[in-house]
Amino acid sequence: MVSLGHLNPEQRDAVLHQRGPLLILAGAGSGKTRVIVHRIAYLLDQGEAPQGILAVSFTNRAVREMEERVADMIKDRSIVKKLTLSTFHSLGVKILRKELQRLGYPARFTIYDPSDQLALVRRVMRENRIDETFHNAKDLLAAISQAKNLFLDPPDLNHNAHHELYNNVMVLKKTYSLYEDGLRACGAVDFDDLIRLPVKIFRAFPEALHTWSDRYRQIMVDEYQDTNRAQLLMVECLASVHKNLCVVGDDDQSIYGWRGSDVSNILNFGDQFQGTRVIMLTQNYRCSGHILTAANKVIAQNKTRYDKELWTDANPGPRIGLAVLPDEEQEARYTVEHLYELKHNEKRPWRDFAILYRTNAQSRAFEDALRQERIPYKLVGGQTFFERKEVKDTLAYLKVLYQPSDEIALRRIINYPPRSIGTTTIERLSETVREGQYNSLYQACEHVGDIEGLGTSAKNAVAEFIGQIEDFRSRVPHLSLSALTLRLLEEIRLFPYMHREYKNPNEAKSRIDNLSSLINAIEQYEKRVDSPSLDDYLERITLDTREEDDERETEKDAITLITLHGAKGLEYPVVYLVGVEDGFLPFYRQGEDPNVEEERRLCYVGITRAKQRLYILRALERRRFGRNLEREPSRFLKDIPKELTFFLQADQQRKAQSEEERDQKFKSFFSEINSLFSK
DNA sequence: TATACGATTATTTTT
DNA sequence: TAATCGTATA
Repeated sequence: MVSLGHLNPEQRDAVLHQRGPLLILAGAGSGKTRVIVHRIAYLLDQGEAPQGILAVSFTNRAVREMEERVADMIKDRSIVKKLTLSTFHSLGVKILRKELQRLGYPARFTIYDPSDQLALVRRVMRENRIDETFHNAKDLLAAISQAKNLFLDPPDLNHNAHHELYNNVMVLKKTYSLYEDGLRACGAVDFDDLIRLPVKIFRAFPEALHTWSDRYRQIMVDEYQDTNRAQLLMVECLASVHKNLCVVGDDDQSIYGWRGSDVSNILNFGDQFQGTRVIMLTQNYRCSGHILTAANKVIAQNKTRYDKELWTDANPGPRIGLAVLPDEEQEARYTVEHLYELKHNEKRPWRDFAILYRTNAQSRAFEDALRQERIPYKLVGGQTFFERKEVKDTLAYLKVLYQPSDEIALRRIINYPPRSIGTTTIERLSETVREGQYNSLYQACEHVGDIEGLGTSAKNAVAEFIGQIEDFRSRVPHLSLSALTLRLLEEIRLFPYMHREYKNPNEAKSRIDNLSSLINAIEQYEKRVDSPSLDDYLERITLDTREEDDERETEKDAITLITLHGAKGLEYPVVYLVGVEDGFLPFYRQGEDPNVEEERRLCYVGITRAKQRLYILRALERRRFGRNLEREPSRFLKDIPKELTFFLQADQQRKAQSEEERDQKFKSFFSEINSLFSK
């Protein structure tokens, strides 16, 4: 039996709610995961079948946490395994693996990450004479992504309604539809499709809709404030039979507006789902009093929000420390010094500390300072392992083995390492595809002998390449994934080429090291998973960037460097909020208006990550593109009442004093010892 | 076709 | 500043 004794009355109400739509407004640190987990356990207690329970969140991390905590409560592993606890995107994959063929896609599909997407946009633009000097591929891709999130197809776009997406709607329409054709031809879907295509299938095929929506009798959605239109539609579809939809979120923590998430989903939930019950969780169990008060004061300035205020019966705790440093380097050094001292004074492990910033670029100065002091840190986000060139190249080979029609991957490797297949050859081959002679670039390569206008040496090079790939394709079923990858790298002689390619031998070495880590990671994956396979692995690494290369890394005691966005849902005893300057927080660039309310929510998220101690730092000057920029304090700082804060730098002087005192004590201690010995 | 160098341009946040 | 891109040259 699940015990509900240690839940507060609101939490208990939320857990006990059984049928119909439920909106849980869960403030920061109000125990929302706890409610979800208890609710799952309670539903199981009430006899709900585990297969009928679906809980969706945004990040893999949140899903893992849910899994672990559910597993702690429900001892029976076989039951836990039958639950569907998933991110939106992996749920999308799960649906598409079963249903995508209905839309005329091949049975196999790969998932394009943003860099693959951009490569594809660039290619279709080039092939269709859309001038890249007038139309920026990144902007177009962003607009396409927004359109997909809004569940709009190319024909739905019109100048009047969708001008904000992109200034030239005709060009957007054209590029979007070419991009779609391109994806289809490659046998690929992008991240946004993982949400959008299931909805399209549900709308076009009622029997598919029925299968999936009948399956999930109880649905829970975490971080509902971050859902976009397509996600709302997906949830609506899945809940359409049983209508037991429980969403949990906090409008004050909606920070993904730029990615199409729509706060009105949570603000209007009650209107969209008839008979909604609303429960507010306002008791905060995370932050000490001063920190929570500061957070409340900051967020209260926002106009569009549910009026609510978090409270706590925790002690006020220490006040919030403020510091102003001359530049980013000193900001970093000061932070590290302060942190080091605090660790020793309070005997804290490194993992108690986190440094939070607005942009990934800011991490650099802190990394340098931490490395200098040999303090272990872990950098969350930024360029991940799997985004590194050499890793992407290797994975592109694997992708081609799995899905030869993946033209983006094929183009990436067809002449890497160089094997005398130049642009002219590739363009000639690709022309035959556009003329309709072949279905894919790979197929054209296979028939290279029949193609006119190519020299014999080019033909031989292509034929030899195809021979190699086909050879490996035939070996896929017989070799383990890691062995296959290793053999492949040897066969194409990548390492010797890299030694030549990178003049700096250290760079070559570190890149080759990365590839050996990749092999390691694959081996670990093979050990960890029940039935490892090429397609499953490719799916995991695109969907879960935290599929670590070395698991021991994640276990070690280290401080965390993380963006404010990345930190949502996390908490740390000691938080340093750095770069709290206008331009970073709120973020804006010259000539652009900041989205002040969303940026304020981000600031709120930052403050509420801190459990015991919070420090807010800023610099007066910052180097940007090689020139110095004067920085003003964040406008959000003035909303934090003075009496909750103190200046750290006064502390610095005291510290100098106390060091002197310590020196004195040490000396007298020493002389005592000496005198003992001399006796 | 490969390479090397100068020019150019980008820095928000992420599944 | 640093990384990426495009062009010139061998």
